[in-house]
Amino acid sequence: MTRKTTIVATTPARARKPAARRLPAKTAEPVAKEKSQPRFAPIRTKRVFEEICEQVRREMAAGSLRPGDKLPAERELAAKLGVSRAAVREALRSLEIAGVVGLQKGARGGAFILKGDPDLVTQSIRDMFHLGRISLDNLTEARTLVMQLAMQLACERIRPTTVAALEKNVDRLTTLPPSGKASERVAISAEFYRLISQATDNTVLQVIIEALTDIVLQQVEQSNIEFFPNLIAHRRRLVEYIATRQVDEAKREMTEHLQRLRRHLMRAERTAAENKTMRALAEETSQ
Amino acid sequence: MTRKTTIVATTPARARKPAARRLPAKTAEPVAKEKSQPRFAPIRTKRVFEEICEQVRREMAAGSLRPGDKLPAERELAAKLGVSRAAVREALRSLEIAGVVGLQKGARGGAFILKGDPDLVTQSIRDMFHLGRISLDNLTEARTLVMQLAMQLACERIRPTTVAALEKNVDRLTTLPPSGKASERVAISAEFYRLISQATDNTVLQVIIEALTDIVLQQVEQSNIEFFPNLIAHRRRLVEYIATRQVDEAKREMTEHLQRLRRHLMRAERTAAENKTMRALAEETSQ
DNA sequence: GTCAGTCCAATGGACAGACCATTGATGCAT
DNA sequence: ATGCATCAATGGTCTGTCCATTGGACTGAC
Repeated sequence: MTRKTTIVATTPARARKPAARRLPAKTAEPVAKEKSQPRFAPIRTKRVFEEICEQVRREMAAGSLRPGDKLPAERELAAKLGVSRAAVREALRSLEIAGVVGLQKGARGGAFILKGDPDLVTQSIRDMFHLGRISLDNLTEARTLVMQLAMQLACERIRPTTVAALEKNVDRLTTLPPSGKASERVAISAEFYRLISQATDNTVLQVIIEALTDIVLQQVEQSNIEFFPNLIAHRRRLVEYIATRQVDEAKREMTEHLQRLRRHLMRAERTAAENKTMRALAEETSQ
Repeated sequence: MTRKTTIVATTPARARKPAARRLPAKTAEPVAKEKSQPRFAPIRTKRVFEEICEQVRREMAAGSLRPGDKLPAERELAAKLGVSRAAVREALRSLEIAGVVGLQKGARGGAFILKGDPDLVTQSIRDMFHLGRISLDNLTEARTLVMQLAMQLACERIRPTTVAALEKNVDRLTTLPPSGKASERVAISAEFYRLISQATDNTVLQVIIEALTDIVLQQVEQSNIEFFPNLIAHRRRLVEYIATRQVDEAKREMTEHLQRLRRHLMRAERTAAENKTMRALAEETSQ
């Protein structure tokens, strides 16, 4: 096992200088109390696991840790770094949540470097949305705008196989019973936008589009929005415009649709808020 | 303290049914080549801390946990959920990394619900970039395109105070000695783009722009790129265009600049790769 | 009464040691 | 060879302990 990618490199003990502290005493560096200094440093005592994460990320950015590599075992890592296993576990947990490493049990198990997880962007934006930092209005607007970029690139870079996949996707929509579950329609739509994002041939845009689409479609699913009767016609036109590389028409078609959806969602949000207020009032009077 | 927001969890023993939920399995890479069986078990035994995270997120999405609320203390939570404190800690660590909760020490400390953390999007994309899932070419292209959107909105929505801030920012750039540290120039540039992103009045675009800008500027800083002699003139023109709401000129000015930067960075990446190859060859011959 | 200082309990941060379940390799018996 | 039992490595979890920090309660001097 080519163990050259250990966190601190060099096998025995961590004779390296950089992180040569933190071993005997936990007090770290109580630098405070310097009254005479005009410039107060933001002391910010770093937690142990954060430092471990940084080391991993450093080696990652430097290229010495690459996808597929395996980190030392938890116990070994803890010994090398001179920290407890719990601290190592919290660091690994953090990296795992970040999609940087994957943990596997059993013999020959361990922490393996992954390639990152696009879903994390989605999750982060979704959290901000649910916690009220991002408004539905901003979200749908951004999606409309970004999809304009996507149409631009897609028209330039679309390939026949992707066109075929798009057409097949629209066909699937037609075979769906109009009274079918919303979740199925939403899944097909998600696939549709995913195909378009892939056509842009730009992974960054793909990630962004997937995030915004996922969140918006989740709202669509929850808002009991009615099935757009002309959705299929819209999709067919869109695919046609892309296939024939009519950029302006494609942009316009997409924008009109997304703006219509945006208005629908905003209306649904308003009525939902009203219902909530109603319920709150009813609850109040009942007390 | 109105402790109504407890994590649910009927008192002891987590005899809860083993999950049931969990969408079509996520990471789930450990699945091996099941050739014969079309669909079988994506079961993936859930870990304790994951269930705790889900409970918190559920209450969050349902609105019963809102920013500012405080979760029970670690020990209390552990007792209520019938798990060890270590498991609770890992769950809180996970949520903290996700920017959902913040931990505070001391009396009256605890885990507080936050509003989400925009930096997480940056971190996720940065990880994917460093791990090779995103190319520098894609990154710079996406940034160029997204900034076009930003110029559009900024020209429509810019306010006098922001114009003033932008002008002040450019002034700061002029007062910087040309031989100054790259990190300072980069910091000022980051502020410049941050101001523009704020002018769009769309938090989603703000988050995206901040992420892409941070990552690209970090590359600029590391690539020892020379100071663009006409950078200041470019910035002044840009601010002027925005202030006078000349959308097309603003877009063009921004795009030209970013494309120039893009070519610079791509060149730097190539030479860096060559150097790396050279070093590798030298190392090889030395053995 | 007010203010300063002290003390204390609550809380997160970290550590140590242990046990269990899973997993893949190893070796033995067939 | 093949199949099965065993074993060691590893992550997952638990229990228990100690420390540093923090804010409030308490105390005492003025």
